[in-house]
Amino acid sequence: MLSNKTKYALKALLYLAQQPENHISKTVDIAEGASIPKKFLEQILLDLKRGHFVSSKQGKFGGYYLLKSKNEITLAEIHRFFDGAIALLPCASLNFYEPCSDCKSETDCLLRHGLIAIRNETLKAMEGITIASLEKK
Amino acid sequence: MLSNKTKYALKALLYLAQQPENHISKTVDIAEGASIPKKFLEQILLDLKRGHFVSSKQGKFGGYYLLKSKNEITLAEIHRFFDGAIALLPCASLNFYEPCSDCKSETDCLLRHGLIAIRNETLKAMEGITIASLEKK
DNA sequence: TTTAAATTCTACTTGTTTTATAGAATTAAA
DNA sequence: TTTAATTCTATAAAACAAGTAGAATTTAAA
Repeated sequence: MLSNKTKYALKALLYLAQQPENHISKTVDIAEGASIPKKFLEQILLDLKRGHFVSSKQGKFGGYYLLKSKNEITLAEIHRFFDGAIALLPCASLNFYEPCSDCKSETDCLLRHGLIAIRNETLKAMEGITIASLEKK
Repeated sequence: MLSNKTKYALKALLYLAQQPENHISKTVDIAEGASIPKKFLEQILLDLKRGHFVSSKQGKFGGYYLLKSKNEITLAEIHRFFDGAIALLPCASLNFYEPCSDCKSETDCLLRHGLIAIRNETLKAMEGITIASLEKK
């Protein structure tokens, strides 16, 4: 399951994607437009900025705007950025690999192979979904 | 990601599946054989019993054994039983549906359609994996 | 230079979930 | 009656999620 943080991030990115070209959105407008608690959204936008998904202009008449193209921001990326691994266990993860502490032998692990298969399927699906593709539906 | 509880449940089921026909396994043997903390495993086995995945014999020489066929226990089922929804948000879930409290209109929600697509793919993959299929690899 | 309005930063709080552990009660075989 | 197993109920510690608070900084414009 997605955390609220990830859900809000996606909603905020969708909101930004739907603004006119070169428009700068104030946090309060995103919060109201996408129904996100404002102070929580502040943190999320800062995270998205550190992740180079959005950029901001400070001071009066400042706000946020998309930095990456909405065609290039995938659900897989946002999930990994906020919620971490897409795989069901760290030992089956590409980007967040960690061995299980209770695993006697990873190569003999009966669970891991199945989980890798699932990760492959889920990842393929999640990489196919972008902010732009969500917008068109 | 799977909780430890779900991971341990799967390991315990795999352990039981690999025992000879009609064999009864003591909790302590499952715990040692599958590297699961014994007291935690007790709870998990009770849960699995309540879910009719395993059954038990009480008293001396008692223990646990598979109730459902290992061909019929899927990863999807175990995930739902312990960790709940397979979908990324409750609004995209079949078995754990709930509307989002912050959603203005579910039919207009841009996020939901994409998440349903992902749930469908993940679910298909998870229903294809059984305890028996894990064993053979 | 001052003011207004925005982002940014740091810390804190609160509640929930996870991951167990402890110990007594119950059950059944020998 | 003893032994060895499951079963039940309660508790606890740690991590994580989901925000909240408030001050500092930045920028535009009057």
